[in-house]
Amino acid sequence: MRHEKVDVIFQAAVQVFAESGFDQAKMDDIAQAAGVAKGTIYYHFKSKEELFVGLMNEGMKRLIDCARRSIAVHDSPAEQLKALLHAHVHFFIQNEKLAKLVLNEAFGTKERQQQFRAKIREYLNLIQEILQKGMETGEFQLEHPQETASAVFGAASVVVLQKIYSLEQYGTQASVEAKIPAMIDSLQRVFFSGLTNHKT
Amino acid sequence: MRHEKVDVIFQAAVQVFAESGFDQAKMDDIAQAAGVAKGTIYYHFKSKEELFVGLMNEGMKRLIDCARRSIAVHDSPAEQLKALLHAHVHFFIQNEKLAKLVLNEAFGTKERQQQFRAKIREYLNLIQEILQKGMETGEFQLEHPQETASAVFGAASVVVLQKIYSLEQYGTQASVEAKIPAMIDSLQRVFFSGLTNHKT
Amino acid sequence: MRHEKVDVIFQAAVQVFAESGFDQAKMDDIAQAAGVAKGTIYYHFKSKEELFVGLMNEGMKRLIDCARRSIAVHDSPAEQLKALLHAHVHFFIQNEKLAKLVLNEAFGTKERQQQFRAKIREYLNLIQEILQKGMETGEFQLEHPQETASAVFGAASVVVLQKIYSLEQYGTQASVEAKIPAMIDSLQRVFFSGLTNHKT
Amino acid sequence: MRHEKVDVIFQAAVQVFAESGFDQAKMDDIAQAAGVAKGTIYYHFKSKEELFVGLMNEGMKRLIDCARRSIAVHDSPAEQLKALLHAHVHFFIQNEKLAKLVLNEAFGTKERQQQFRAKIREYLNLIQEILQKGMETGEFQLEHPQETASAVFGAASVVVLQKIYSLEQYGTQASVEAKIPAMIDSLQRVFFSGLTNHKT
DNA sequence: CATGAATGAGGCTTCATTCAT
DNA sequence: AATGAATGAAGCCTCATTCAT
Repeated sequence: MRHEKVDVIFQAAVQVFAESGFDQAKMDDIAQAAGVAKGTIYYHFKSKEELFVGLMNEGMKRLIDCARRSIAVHDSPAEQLKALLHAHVHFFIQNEKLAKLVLNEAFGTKERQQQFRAKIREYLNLIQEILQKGMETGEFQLEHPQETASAVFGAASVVVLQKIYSLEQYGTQASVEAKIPAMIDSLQRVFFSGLTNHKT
Repeated sequence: MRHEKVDVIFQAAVQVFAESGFDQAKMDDIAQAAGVAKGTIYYHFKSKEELFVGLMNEGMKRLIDCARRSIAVHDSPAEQLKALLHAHVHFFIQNEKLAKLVLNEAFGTKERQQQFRAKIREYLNLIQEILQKGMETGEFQLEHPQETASAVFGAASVVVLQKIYSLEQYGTQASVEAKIPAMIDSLQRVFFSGLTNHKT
Repeated sequence: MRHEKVDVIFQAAVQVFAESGFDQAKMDDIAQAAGVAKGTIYYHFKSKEELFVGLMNEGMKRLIDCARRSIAVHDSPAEQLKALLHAHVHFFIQNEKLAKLVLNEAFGTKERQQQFRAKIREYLNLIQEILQKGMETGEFQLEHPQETASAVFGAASVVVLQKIYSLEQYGTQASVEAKIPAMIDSLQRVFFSGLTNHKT
Repeated sequence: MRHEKVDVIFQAAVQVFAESGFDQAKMDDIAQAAGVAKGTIYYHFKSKEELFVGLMNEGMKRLIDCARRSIAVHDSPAEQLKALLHAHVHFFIQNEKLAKLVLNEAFGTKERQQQFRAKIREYLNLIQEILQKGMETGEFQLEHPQETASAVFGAASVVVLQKIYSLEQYGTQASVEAKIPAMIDSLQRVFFSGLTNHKT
């Protein structure tokens, strides 16, 4: 079992990194949030960078595991994609801080950001595999699985984040949870039926 | 010319901000890239923050104008959405630096980031209007135009950015331009037909 | 006749120097207050330092002239000291900004401050001469004219300044002018009768 | 010892602030004078301003305590005023740096300077109380205790400071200490007997 | 004479990291 | 294992001064 303090620090670090971004996040704040001395962080992590990378690896691993589990219980690619969208939305909402990190800290040129994107690519591959299997079985009609996987990931992520920030801004007490059905519905409609009216 | 230096600084700032992110970007680097003294930047902009905000306002304004123009030449919402996706992809590729800023610097809690999102919301509203008009004309089948607008924006943005970083990483000389058709095609397929095979 | 702009700049500079102190005073502020461009100041004065020195010379010259004039109309040293106290209080109130400069900017180790004190010493000498003449005529009873001159200057200056700042702080509309009699009376009583009750 | 460094920094700061004034004083110089790294100062004090305020609070507290002690051993207001003048001169000479700060940095409009004057007012109140008690007992003849308190403070402070700078300027090795009797005598004569010859 | 855009040296402050306890 | 005082490199910003117009 990992050392108890490591977890405490992890918890605190996600909070602080998500609130302030990597650069603005201060080791002091993380230490205070974790209730440990600053030195203690350096006893367990070589540097701020390493702490961040550890954090993000852990988080992305959990996202990918979560996605895998939700996929595993279905056979058809269509059902799997549906389940993945469902899982993605729920995970991003239950792990709001991590979700913010994904959009905030994954698209730069720094080493840690490239590592972040490497993890994201793992996740994208997962999506891509579903799409490709669907192409093979004839369930899906598409020609560019890689680009489409990005579209799925981008759409699902931005829908949730945009909603979170939207509610935060208006200071409404309305919980994001109440909006889950609308978000999932929108995403599933888009990716399954498209927007145009096929009945005509 | 009155604002000769201001433009030079703007150009340099986009480069540096996009390469390093707001926090890592050094005013020294921007000055050097612009070929002016550091003080000159402060003669024209009150602070790093203001320079950034001016930059992103200008950039988002251009994106929104570009989108508006591409929409204006079409009547049906379906054609307009198609044109918007097309314009978005082209704009993000031609303004790669700004595109990176959107995903890097727009989703935090800082004041400047909220201003950034306010501008993005303007753009989202543009998309949402198209969707709503389509709902009224019966061309579009959807229930949550706001969420769906986020999905459109997220999908289109991430598809392009992911492609850009992907090519950068492998150091291939393959130009992003060559991938434009695949990206646009993927997006249009998703949002128009959806992924599932309706022929069945 | 001196150039018109020089006076305008002088006026503005006293204000700004008095409000902010030499170091915090910005040439920009002086220029704006004077309604001229910054370059114009440098056309007339070699540097901030020189502007300050010119200013203070001019101001101290006026104080000394004012004191001399008030002394000239009296013959006895006692009457002269009385007149000088009177003149000092009035001058400090009518030239509040200069008065502030005296206490703010005259007691440091910088070159300009030593020049300032040299001017003040001129003024102190004037006081000292009165005291010495009084010693000779037997009107005054004192042994250390130099130290006593400092006491006169210090008492008179601080009484006025302390009053000015006192009224400023409480934001009262009460004019300093209304307090002139009390201030002059206090000073004259101290230096003429002392505080102890001689009637006993 | 817990606050070892804080004291060292305090000592160094008084020196540097007194020599250069608040604005010209460089944190680098204070750090060097204290023999600590610049960061160490900021570990203990939030800013240059706070360091200064802490310093002057401490200094004025010591001056006021010193005055109180010298007063406490006497009963009659006259004896008390005499003792206070004596104590003031000695304190200003033994704490020359602080004395310079009083005249250099207490009479501006900045927040820190107003705090400084608030402390000075505490001291002035002490003087004023003596004067008022003397008025009640009939020992003192005066009508404006507040203005007179300013006169006492101003006279005593300027007498000492003027002497210090005077000796510094002529580079004489003559110690200020040798002039103490002359200064105290002048002040006591002024405030007790006044300057005019009452024998006539 | 007057202007004001441009400069760049210099200062305050921050904060990741270290290390003696 | 844990602490937190100390460090110093690095960055943002200010502003007196210059100079081409």
